[in-house]
Amino acid sequence: MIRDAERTRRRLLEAATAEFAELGIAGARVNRIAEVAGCNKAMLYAYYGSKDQLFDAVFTTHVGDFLDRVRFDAADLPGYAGRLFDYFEANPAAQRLAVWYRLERPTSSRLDAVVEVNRVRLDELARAQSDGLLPAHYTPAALLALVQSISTAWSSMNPEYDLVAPPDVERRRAAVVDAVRRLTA
Amino acid sequence: MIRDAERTRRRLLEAATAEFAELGIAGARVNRIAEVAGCNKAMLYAYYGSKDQLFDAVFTTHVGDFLDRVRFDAADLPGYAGRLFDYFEANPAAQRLAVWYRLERPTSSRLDAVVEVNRVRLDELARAQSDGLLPAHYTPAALLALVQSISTAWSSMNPEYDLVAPPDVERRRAAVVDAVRRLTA
DNA sequence: ACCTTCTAACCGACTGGTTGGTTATTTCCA
DNA sequence: TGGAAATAACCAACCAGTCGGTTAGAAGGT
Repeated sequence: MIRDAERTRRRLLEAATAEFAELGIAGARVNRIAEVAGCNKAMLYAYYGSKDQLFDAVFTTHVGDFLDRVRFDAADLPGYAGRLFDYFEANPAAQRLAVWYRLERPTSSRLDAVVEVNRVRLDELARAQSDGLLPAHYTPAALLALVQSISTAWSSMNPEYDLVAPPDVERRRAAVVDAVRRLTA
Repeated sequence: MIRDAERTRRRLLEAATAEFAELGIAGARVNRIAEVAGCNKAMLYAYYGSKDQLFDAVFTTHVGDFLDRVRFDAADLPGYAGRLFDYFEANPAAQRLAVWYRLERPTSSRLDAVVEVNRVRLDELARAQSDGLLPAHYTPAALLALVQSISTAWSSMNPEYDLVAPPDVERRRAAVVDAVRRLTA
């Protein structure tokens, strides 16, 4: 096997993504991550420092990927909701990572990038409202929370839900887009 | 200290609720639970069998409490959304437990009580629709998911959100109720 | 083309401490 | 006095993290 530091780094990150998405920080096992990545555990510590820092590397990578791929448009919130729905439908691991992050890293220093994105989006929503592109019966903060939660409505349902209401992705997507359209009509 | 099996059981359940709500199943420590409950770890195993079974006891207890306290009304979904919002605002631990359950117990046997409640509510929504008490542009399954996610919109936001949009409980509650009203108008 | 030197990449084996879970024994009340 | 309640002490397995040492392969001189 030829030596390739970048490849080893990447394989560790991929293995860690799968492990953390499935089991969270407390449930993840560094031995398993190294084993799946096909390298020694010591490399994990050489490249990422600690289990927690490895999680942070995984998470910030996925935040970046999310911001690159899902365009925000304050003037077309139903469209944004649809893209959000599609992204999490295609990347269930990304959503699980976000939830683990919320549950298991409450006191950690917040990600400046996320704070900044929130701020920019609230500004865009306020501008769209004053430009008349968006009704003003909700505050920008409320709009952001509502759109985000509606877009992820089904993936945050209890696991028993699917037994009673079998999944129908297209119908769900339509309901999400339509709900946001009604709220911004 | 007088001996009281029921009291010990209860204190263990209370300590376990706090521990599991904060740290999840994998992060919880049985030693700490026993210590906080003020009793020996062996009592935990005598009464609840294992760490996982203790979590199940905690969770089913909270599901029962939730169903007792938050009345469902298919003909008044905005009212239900308000009560849901209030409940989780007053019991943040309950919501965290529900999220841990979803993340950490994916393959476990589903709770029959929850499956049954889902079924009953979908039936009630369908009946309210055919009785003309509720518009029919969303399926009962969509309504359930939308109302549930809107009611918990703020508590499922990323932790960075509050830095940019400082909490205002009354305003948030009003937005939740209003959003559900708009969707069911 | 060949040998030497140097370094980053890599690994097996280990450690101190912690984990969920058990058992032998004692304490207390009906 | 018998049985339930409670405990201290214990255990094997596992955990995150470390360390001394090995090796592939690039660099550089001749």
